[in-house]
Amino acid sequence: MTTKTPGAEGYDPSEFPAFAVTVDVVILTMAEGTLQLLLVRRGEAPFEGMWAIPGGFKRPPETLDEAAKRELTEETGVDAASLLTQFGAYGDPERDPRMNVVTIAYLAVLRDVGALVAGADAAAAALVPVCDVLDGKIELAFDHLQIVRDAVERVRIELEVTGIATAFVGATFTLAELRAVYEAVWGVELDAANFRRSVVAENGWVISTGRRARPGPAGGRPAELYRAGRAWNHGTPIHRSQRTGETT
Amino acid sequence: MTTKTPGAEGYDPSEFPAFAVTVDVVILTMAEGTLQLLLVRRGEAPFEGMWAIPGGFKRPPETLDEAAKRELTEETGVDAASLLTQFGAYGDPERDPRMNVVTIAYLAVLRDVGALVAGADAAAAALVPVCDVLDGKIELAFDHLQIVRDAVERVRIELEVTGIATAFVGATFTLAELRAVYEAVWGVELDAANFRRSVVAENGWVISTGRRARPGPAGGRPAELYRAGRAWNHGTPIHRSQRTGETT
DNA sequence: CAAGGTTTTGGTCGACAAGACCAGAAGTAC
DNA sequence: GTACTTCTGGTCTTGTCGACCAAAACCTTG
Repeated sequence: MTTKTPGAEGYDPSEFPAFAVTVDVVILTMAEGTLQLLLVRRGEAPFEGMWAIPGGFKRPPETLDEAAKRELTEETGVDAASLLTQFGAYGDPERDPRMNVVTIAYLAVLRDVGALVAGADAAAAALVPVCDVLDGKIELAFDHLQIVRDAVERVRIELEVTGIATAFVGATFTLAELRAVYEAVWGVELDAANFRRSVVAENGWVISTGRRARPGPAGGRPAELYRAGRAWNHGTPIHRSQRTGETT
Repeated sequence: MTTKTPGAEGYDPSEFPAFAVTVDVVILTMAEGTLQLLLVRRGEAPFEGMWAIPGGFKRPPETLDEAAKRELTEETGVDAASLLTQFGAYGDPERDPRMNVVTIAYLAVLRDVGALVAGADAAAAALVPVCDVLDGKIELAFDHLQIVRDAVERVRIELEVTGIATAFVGATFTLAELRAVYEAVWGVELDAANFRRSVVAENGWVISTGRRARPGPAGGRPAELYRAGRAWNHGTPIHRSQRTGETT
């Protein structure tokens, strides 16, 4: 920060180089069984017309977290502070052709973004599968591909150590829905019976509301409805299989 | 980043607010059986005379990682790029009384910093136990206490998922030395026999050099000397006991 | 209504990992 | 030599995790 190396060469702090500081938010949600990402279409140069993740300049009187929260609200109307986690900073000199920009990247996990996106200008915002971005099928502006890559890796870890999984589902949910989150994010298949056992065993993780969900169009036994318990940040009962391939 | 919200109010990107961007490095090492932290004494206002973690301004032509590497080299003479990991950004408006400063924090894990510190100006740099800082016995400038807290939490996680433990010890080491790293960072006691089994079982984690270490002053059977294997980033065979208290 | 399909829920079993504990090996100090 | 320390290897118990099977509850179709 602002410490000066005792014997450093003359780099005068009063003549510090000026940077623009921005905040970018990777907004993830579950839709159609896959992990999806909210993108906006750029309306100005550079990278005009390309897809990008939403973001904007940090303003002097606000903290980084506040800036991220403001951007999220502006973009989606959602006011969800607890779901915002900072996961990286990006400051390559060439990342913005116009000037020196350092960006702080945040991860937001939401549910029901689909409706919000449909309500906004459809040409300017869209929900796309994350795999299409990671595979390069959809190109992003700036270094946003790298930012999205890091965000996905982060959410995989968060899923293992925090209770972020409930952020993907509704206020009440079936265990099948919750399991689908783990399966989509980690790209694995989990045994429904074992999953249930692990989750229910951990006391306070999920709380059974007496009610039952309506079965899907294919029928089947109706599932119990649960809501998130209080212990969602004491670690997860569900863990990635250790011998599952390298994430790289 | 530099995306503008489609319908946002008039915040002109060409008149972006200027920030100073700095890079701070939390340098950790093992000494005297405990986790220690490198601090420097500030020679100028604000917080003149107080302890702080080393850092400095990012320069326009370099990346954040390069800036952190440069600061680390300037401070310790060590050139160890692989051990530098970014773990957070801090941008509270009040964190620096002079101006708007956003800092990117890095974690560096080293061995043998003691000699380097002794060689440098002893009044300007010192190695102190991390617990003294966390307990508030040693006060730090700016929001550096929070940064150190986050760094320690980060190294605890890194220890579990990466092979960062070897960064604390020398090129060759005994399993007792390696075990001491886990014990000091996690604040637990591990059974020597079980630790050995877990580490050796994972193929390629540690490689036995034929040699043996010289026993300590108290005597005892000389330990085998190992060196780090190639598989240090595929995950760790050593894990924190799940039932061990909350880290908070 | 009966039959078949689908989904959830609960049970059992075996493999494996982790920790507690003990005993032997290999050195130093006296 | 004896005492002490430290490392190394063994056994045993416990608990977790995953695979697999069976029953329950609901739908749709004949």
